[in-house]
Formats: sequence, C-alpha cells, structure tokens
Amino acid sequence: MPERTTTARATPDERRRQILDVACTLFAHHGYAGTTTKAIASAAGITEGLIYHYFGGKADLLVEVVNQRSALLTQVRTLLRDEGDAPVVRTMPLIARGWVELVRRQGDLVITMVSESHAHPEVGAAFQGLLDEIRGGLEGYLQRRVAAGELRADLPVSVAAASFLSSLLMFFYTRADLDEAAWQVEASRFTAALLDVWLHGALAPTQNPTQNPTP
Amino acid sequence: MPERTTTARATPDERRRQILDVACTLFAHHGYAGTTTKAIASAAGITEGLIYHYFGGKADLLVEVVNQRSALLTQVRTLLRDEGDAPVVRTMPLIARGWVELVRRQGDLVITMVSESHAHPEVGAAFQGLLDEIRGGLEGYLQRRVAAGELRADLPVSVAAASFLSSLLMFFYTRADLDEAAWQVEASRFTAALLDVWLHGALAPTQNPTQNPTP
DNA sequence: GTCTATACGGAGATAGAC
DNA sequence: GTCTATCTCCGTATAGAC
Repeated sequence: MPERTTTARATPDERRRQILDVACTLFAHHGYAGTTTKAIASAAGITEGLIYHYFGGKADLLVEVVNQRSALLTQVRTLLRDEGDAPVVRTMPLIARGWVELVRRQGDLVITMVSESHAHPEVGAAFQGLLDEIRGGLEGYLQRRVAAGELRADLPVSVAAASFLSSLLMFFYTRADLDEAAWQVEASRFTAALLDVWLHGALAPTQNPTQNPTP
Repeated sequence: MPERTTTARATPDERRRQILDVACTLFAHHGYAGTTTKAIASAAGITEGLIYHYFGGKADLLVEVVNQRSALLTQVRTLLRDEGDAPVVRTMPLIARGWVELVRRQGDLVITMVSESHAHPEVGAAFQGLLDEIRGGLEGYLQRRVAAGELRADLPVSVAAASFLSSLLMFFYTRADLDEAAWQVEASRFTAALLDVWLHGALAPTQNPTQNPTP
C-alpha cells in the first residue's frame, strides 16, 4: 500500500479538486471570461502550465465546475426523502432552511451557474435542469400533501413549488455577500415570513359580506 | 434651424444610443468580459475607433448601460401609481403582467444586471437598489390594502412583495429564450397560478377540527 | 507531477488622415 | 464624425527541462 513518510502533499485527485475549487470561486467573483488562467494558477499556488496537465483547457474547467451540481442535487434529494410525507407545517420549514443553507454553502457554484447561464447555453441548460429536478421533487411532495387533504385540492403545485424555490434563490443571490452572522439572521427572518405568505396567502380571511361577518 | 435634406443618417445622440443598445444586447448574450469592442463595433456597423469617440472606454459602456435602469424604474412607478388604491384582485394581475412584460422588453438590460452582479459590485448595487425601490413601491401599495382590510393585518408585506417580484423575475430569467408566442402563453399561465398561490396560500381552507367542520 | 520559457493571437486603446 | 493603421499588453496554450 502507498505510504507517505512526511511532506509530499497533494495527490493528483486533490490537485484536480483544488484547481476546480479555486476556479469555481474565481468564476463566481469575476465571471468565467473575466477569470484568467494565471489568476487560477496563482490562487492555487501552482503555475499555469500545471492546469493544462490536469485539464484540456479553460473551457473544461467551466464544464467540470458546473458538473459538480449533481452533488448539490443529491443533497436536495436526501433532504426531500428524509422528510417523506410529514405535514407541511413541519416539513416545509426544514426544506426551506435546508435549501437556503445548501445554496449558500455551494454559493460559488450557484452564482457561477446563474451568471453564466446566458453566455454559455450548456450552463444555462444545466442550471435550468437542476432547478427543474428540484422543483419536480418538491412538487411531488406537495402533491402528496394535497392528496392527504392538507393542501388545497386546486393548488397549482408546480408554480407553488417554483415560487417557493425562486424566492429563496433570489434572496440568496442578492445577499450572498453578507457575513455569516448577518446571513443567519436575515435568512431566518426571510424564510419564516416567506413560509407564512406561502402557506396562508395574502388575502384577509373571508371578509365576504354574505357569509360569516363575525363568527 | 438645422435642416436635413436627404440621407445623412445618425445624429450624435442616435449613435450613442445605438452603440449602447448594441453593447447591451451583446453583454446579455456573451457577458461583459466576453464581449469585445470589435464585436460591438461590428454589430453596430461602425469601427472600433468610433466607440472611443463617444465613450471613454469599454468600462464606461457597462456603466451607461446599467444606468438605463432608471427608465425601467420610472415605468414601474407609473404602473404602480396608475393602479393607485384599487382592490388587489383587480390591481395585482395588472402589476404582475406589467412587471413581467417590462422585464421582458428590457430583457437584455435585466440579464446583464443579473449576470454581472457579482463580477462588478457597482452593477450589483445598482441591481439591488432597483429591486429594493420596486419592492418598496409594491410594499406601499400592499400596506394600503392591509389598512383597507383587504389583506390580512399580519401579512409580512415586505417579504410578500419580494417573493412576488422574485418569482416573476426568475421565471423570466430562466425562459428568456422563448419566442414571443410561447412566452405569451407560458407567462400568462405562470402569472395566473402565481397570483392564485400568493393570494390564497397553499393550505387547505380551515380543516381545524374544533371549528366549522362543514359550514 | 511540476516548473520555465515561449509562441501566438487577440484584446483594448491611441494617432492621425479624411 | 468616421475610418485606417498601429501600438502594446495580456490571455490561452504548448514544449520541454527537471
């Protein structure tokens, strides 16, 4: 078995990972086209030439970075499966918090996908595919809660799921620069309020004058 | 007074506009860093040198493009003012449709702002400022409808407004490539369903067992 | 596996003729 | 106001030594 006495750091796989991580961060902060191979090498503490030992070219970096979304998708699936068929008032807050924290932890990847969506059709397709799968998962859960009679029968589940996820995603996207402490506070507030609106709607309860004026 | 007999097209102001329009379109499709001055000149039917006669440099183009957002803001303000204090079931559909059509007509600008948000802090700030002002406007309207008793008193108006706008914005952002016909269909459907969820919420009406089992 | 050195093209920008 | 010509630098990518 391969033994390492001292020093000798960074196995090939670690290097690949490291380069991809650095690239992802820089892509998020400066955009793909705005990130130079020199900057990537410098931030990774290596030379430009080494990048081409591990990857075919700069374009490959973007592809491989975006492919890491599958890990993100897996985590969301776990999130949805774990909360199987519990009532929405219990599950939705967990999904909301899980989704928002997941997006934040994978923030650079998400920012890169959103930012490069329109410049690189493949990225746009990957991003939309990811959102669609996640929305589909949530949709399935909502459908089951409709069947259980907990959600209204005429709820447009697909749009309800999309709206829920979009709102949290946009929230993250516009506050990604917050430090961890401020983020926790704002994310909690926003999530709670969003759930309130999403569950109960904006309208005042039954002010229909022909029925139940004051019950 | 300045007279023009024939030909002699493109006044200085028209040229500026034209260059900015072309730049905005290309920024949206290839990103700022991915757009070359050569490409802008070529698409505008002029030479690169002329760009520098009208603008200080490429960076100025981005700034001026993003500054066009004020026009967008004005239009939203008009939209909100015109529908003053009418009931939500009448006004919100108009706001939804107006917002979504506005965003689509100014699609290249919106895509550019979103895409370049994190690479260029000034753009990010401009974008967030724009969203904040629009949300604030909608929030004011909602607050008045709360006062009128039409919306529930405990509605988190700020988040309700943000969620409404975010959902429509993300919808546009992920379907910007649809052709006009398909767009009209999908936008109508989405908008109607979103309003349904937003107004009435997802929960089934009062299945509280201690009260009104079947009224 | 990692670095040095270098080729090559293209990017933004300027000068000056018309 | 518009174009042609050109400058300079920097970006990606390769070759080859260690």
